[in-house]
Amino acid sequence: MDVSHILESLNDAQREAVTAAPGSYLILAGAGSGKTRVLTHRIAWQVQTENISPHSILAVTFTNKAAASMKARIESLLDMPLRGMWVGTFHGLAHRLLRTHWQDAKLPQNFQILDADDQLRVVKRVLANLQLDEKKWPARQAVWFINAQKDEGLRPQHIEDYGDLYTKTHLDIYRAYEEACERGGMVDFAELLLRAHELWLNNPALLKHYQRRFSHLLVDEFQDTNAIQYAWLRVLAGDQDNMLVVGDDDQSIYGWRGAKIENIQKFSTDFPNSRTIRLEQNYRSTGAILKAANGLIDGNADRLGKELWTDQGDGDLLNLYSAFNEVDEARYIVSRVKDWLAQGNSYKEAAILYRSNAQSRVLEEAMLRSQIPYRIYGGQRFFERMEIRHVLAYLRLVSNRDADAAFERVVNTPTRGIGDRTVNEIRQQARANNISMWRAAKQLIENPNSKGRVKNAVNGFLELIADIDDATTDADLVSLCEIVIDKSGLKDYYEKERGERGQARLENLEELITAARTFDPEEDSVFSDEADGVPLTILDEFLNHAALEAGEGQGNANDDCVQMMTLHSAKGLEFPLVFLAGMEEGLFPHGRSVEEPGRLEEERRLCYVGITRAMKQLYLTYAESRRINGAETYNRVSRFVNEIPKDLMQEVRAQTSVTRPAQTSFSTSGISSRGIRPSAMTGASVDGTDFKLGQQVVHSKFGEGVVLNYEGDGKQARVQVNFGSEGSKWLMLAYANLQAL
DNA sequence: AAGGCAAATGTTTTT
DNA sequence: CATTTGCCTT
Repeated sequence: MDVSHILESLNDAQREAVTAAPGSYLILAGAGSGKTRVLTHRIAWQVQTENISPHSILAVTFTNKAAASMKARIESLLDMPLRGMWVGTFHGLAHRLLRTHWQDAKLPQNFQILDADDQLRVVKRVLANLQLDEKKWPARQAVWFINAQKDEGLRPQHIEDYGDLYTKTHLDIYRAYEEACERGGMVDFAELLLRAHELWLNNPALLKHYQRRFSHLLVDEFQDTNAIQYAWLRVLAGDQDNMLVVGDDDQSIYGWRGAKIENIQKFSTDFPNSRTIRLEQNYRSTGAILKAANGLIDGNADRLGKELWTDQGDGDLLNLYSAFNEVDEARYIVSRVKDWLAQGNSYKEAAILYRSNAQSRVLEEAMLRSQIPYRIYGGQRFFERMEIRHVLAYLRLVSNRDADAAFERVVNTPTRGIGDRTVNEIRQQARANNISMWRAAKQLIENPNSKGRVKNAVNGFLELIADIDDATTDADLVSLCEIVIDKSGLKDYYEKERGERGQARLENLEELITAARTFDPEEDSVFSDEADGVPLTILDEFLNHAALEAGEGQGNANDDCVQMMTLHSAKGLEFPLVFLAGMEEGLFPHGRSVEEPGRLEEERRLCYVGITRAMKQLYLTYAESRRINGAETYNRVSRFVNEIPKDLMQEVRAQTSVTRPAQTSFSTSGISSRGIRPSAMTGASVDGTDFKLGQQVVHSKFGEGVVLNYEGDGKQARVQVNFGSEGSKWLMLAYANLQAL
């Protein structure tokens, strides 16, 4: 068989990694160095030339998207469908294991997955049961505690409270939460991983089986693994020395949610026979962009070490724009996007990246005003929308009457006269008798003592669910969804909610039917092989799918629009033209991250990720004054800007500005520092204000200073003031609230 | 049960 | 500022 196409177009390091003999490897893959290529080509190589059975390969990724694209790429390389190969996310694979070995995992066969929102609800209920004041013990904090413990592989019995009330209380919550999950057959995301890990440890024979089977382990984005994920992998690998991990310590940006950069740092010690291969040639960015990235990341300690290079030449310099405020920043970005388009490029090649979502609004307004098509990534996912969750809860109840979380969600949605009081009563009944709320509700209507009205309402609900179930006995998934949406009354309910909101919800309900129509259980199926147990109904598979795969944000990904997203969500993407907006101290690095060195380094890596998204042109922008949460703030330029070698960057000015009067003659192009006005101008007054050049002023934050220069007039007027120790700053008069001395 | 109002809160996000 | 939450009223 001709396998040359697998090695073609690989560079030396990539080829080395692809063809390396079986064993353990750490592939340190810099941004844009072809890491996914290496993974997919290696798998194809092993299958085609080394006669490795796809059956013996397990490849893990972090997101569903990455898993899907890896699958697709391998299939196209091998030119055949993947059979028997396990390619998926940590959670997806863990789920598969637990479904297959539910008995060994001590789970009910029909266990259900709790997503983040479900989990929060359960914890809230637990808090109420424990009679803890949610003011003192916020549910979110408790969720965070529980997940953090599970991510570390810790059960309540492993944790010592040392008499600390915080730990002690959260331990109580953790225990009660575990019981609640146990009772309801519910498994949260972290639990999937922890259970799968314990499944290994408690079932040596089973572990042995999988160890024998998976002689080739591959892990993507290794720097993002948390403690339990790495532990799971290590147990599976055993002493086989068969794990190839790909990652980049410089792109570890999820430490705040449990990812352990230490995993990649320790890998070589944990696998002493492993070899490290560095992929440093970059095929994405210009030399200038790479040098900037290298220069910046050099400021971090304890790096494994890596220096990106390209043979493509330096390209354009990076651009730095200092805006008066966030509006000016947005306006500037718009002007550059327009230029970009005028040069014959497309919108979708441009991306605006920012540290926090709140920044997107001003940018969005500017795009809107200029009629530039844009798409903002992030925000609510499809399966997380309220109306969708409601429908799913009905579906869940149809599938399993004892699903209490679903019961609570829709028992009175749309409202049908079952108020808090009644629900409380049902809940208490359920707990007292250790039965599900469904059964408690049944008991309640059978109880001659309960009030007629309540009885009627509750009975109505129970019958509704039973009716839906009857009506859908032989129905397929699509009609099942349609019937639920219709019969539940949700459709009418949202039809009555006029305005855009209700309209959007109705559209989402339609979208759900489409999702059901296109749902392919084969893709998700837990039982493609290793069948061991009764296959799930398509409805249950669909519900699991909804929990594990939250759904793409919006569907119009193919349209030609400017891409706007946070730096975090930009990881893994690339764009010819990139703007990093809001390069200010306090914003980026974020104010909450600057005290701890470790967190600051993560911010720096985030900046590194941002820079390395750019292929051709990179603009860094910052605003000297910015409205944050309603209050005007004056931030200095981000330290990260200063950590980029000066010779790679030019300071730029807007070329034209329609909104500013022509007499504010500032330099019209290219490199320019802020020109100081000719001395003959000294003493001239700033148009339409009381300030003069050379005048002494006081600023609430920076103290006393002298007006050096000005631009614009009226509302747009801004002045340069030298504050001595604070340095000189450009301030918008309209915002700065300067006092003349 | 819905609507109104004050208070709190405000990084990053996948599964 | 502006959104969300909870609490209160009707």
